[in-house]
Amino acid sequence: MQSRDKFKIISEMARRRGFFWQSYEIYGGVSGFITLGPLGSTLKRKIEDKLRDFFIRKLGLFEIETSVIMPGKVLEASGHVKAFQEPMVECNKCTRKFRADHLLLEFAGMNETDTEKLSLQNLMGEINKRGIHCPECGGNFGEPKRFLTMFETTIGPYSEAVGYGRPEAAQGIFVEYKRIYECARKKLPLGVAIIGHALRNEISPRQGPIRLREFTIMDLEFFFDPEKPQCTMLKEVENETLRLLHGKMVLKGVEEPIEVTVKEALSKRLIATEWQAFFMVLSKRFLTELGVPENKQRFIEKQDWERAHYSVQGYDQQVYLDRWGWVEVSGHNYRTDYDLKCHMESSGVDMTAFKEHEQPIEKEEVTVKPITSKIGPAFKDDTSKVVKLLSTLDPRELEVSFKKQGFHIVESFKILPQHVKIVHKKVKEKGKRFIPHVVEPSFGLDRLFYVTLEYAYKTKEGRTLLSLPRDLAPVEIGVFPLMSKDGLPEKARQVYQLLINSGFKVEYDESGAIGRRYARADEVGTPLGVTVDYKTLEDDTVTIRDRNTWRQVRNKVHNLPELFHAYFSYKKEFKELK
RNA sequence: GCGGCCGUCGUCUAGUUUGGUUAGGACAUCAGCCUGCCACGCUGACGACCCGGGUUCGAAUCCCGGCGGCCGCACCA
Repeated sequence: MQSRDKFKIISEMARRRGFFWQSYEIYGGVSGFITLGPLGSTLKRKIEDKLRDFFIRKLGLFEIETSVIMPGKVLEASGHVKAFQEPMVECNKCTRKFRADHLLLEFAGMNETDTEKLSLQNLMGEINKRGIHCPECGGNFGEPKRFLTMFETTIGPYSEAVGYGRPEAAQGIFVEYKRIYECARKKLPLGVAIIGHALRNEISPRQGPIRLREFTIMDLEFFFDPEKPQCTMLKEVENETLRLLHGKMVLKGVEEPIEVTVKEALSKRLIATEWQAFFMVLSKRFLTELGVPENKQRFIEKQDWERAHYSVQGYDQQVYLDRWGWVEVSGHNYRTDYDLKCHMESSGVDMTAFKEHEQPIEKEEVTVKPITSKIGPAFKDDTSKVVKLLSTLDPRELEVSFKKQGFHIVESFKILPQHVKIVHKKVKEKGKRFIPHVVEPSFGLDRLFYVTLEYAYKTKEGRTLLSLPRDLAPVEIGVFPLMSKDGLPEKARQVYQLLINSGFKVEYDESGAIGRRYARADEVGTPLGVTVDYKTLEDDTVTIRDRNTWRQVRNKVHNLPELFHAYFSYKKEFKELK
């Protein structure tokens, strides 16, 4: 490990210039929490807005906002309460900790379905029974304990009602699905996103913005009809390539991803659903726009045992980082109908969708109607029981029995044809109900934020330069008087005000020499510098300086607002500003 | 959470071995001078021993605890 890698250099710069730092520093700091400074909060917000634009606005999807605290029920239903706690045992001799269930898997040849069913006490019992000792030192284990990695609280001060900090935003969408579906006028496919904080009480978060206990994510749940899984926008992406490491490659230890078109990936079933492939392409494009070259990105498939409890196929989008190598920035999971089904079962609320058949299907419906005036006298006290039994019978079976033997026996009762009326009715089935399936792209905003900084970090002639994409730069324009005398500062302040009034984020700086001010601006990634010099006083022109190339062009002050708007929306390049 | 190493101005660091002046430097920041386009120069200012306890006449330095960092183990759904 190098002593001064990019993470360290960027962290130092970030602290100094106000991008991010560890929270609660005055109390010694708490790991797993960071504070975004003045520049950082703006940069992150801009990344967030770009994500919004890319995945929500342009696709016509919905965004909602839900609370961070969730009642226990929700996360019990979703399976998180179970999945987010691990049974641990500690070796009495060497104090090393192990997953109790993993020990049984590894040393006792049990399988996962067996270990999942075991309570803490049973786990202990199994470990003792099978004579498992500490694999490191051979010592005995103490009592197993549960480690819950969700933040737990009670809702209401005197209440017993357990609540958890949400470990993902997604559940907010599933629990509100019914109403959103109505807002969408019951149309599928339907995409819903949440951008917000999530909490995970990580055992040992150590990597700055890469692993936090409180972090920002975007969960996008895309609901579709599993019988109509075709992506309506596939044409737009099908010839684009993805760098994939699919499951079999990973198992073989292959490091170099294959490059396949979306079309191929789908036809070879490397990606399970079209929509998932579509979102993967979008994610690749998005990271490219944040400044990460394609060869520093890849998608790696998760193995069965690595996937979250709700996922049947998952790819992680990874970006190569200087310090940690490949790091996940987004996850793409096929959650099927898992979540809606869980919440339907647990809440009892129907969240199925209805779809019409293209042609109504004609069906003959057979029902049994008990004739109580006949059943009553025949069965006396058992009448109500018989009526009940009749309602559970298959009418067709009853009919066959009558035809064959003239009666039907249920339990000990002999039903005769005169006891019931069998009605045949032709009904048109107009459609059917189903639970939508879900593909989910999920982004870690804090990681995107760090990745953007790391890929923007450059040095030029021994100076630091953040080549942030211009639409993400927290400060857009620096305004400088060449000298802080001779009326130049006054004129520069007028230019500053003009640009501020035109809606730009501008910084005025007259401290130190001009070169130093350029250097300061470069270090925080300010794309453009406007310098007021002696010529400005004569003809009202200023120089405009490009952060990346340090080139300059000249233009009239009154042209600046329009030119800059065009520049920041990528309609003009720097050269065209003259 | 465990083990090893570590924690000094905003940043990077000297000093800790062997307790003893006003804790030194560089960069950055601010003020002034200088300066006609890329961290110029000069003068000055501001600014630190992670927190708590202990040992001692005296602790940045030694001891204990806490917090935090790095590396390894485990965890990362």
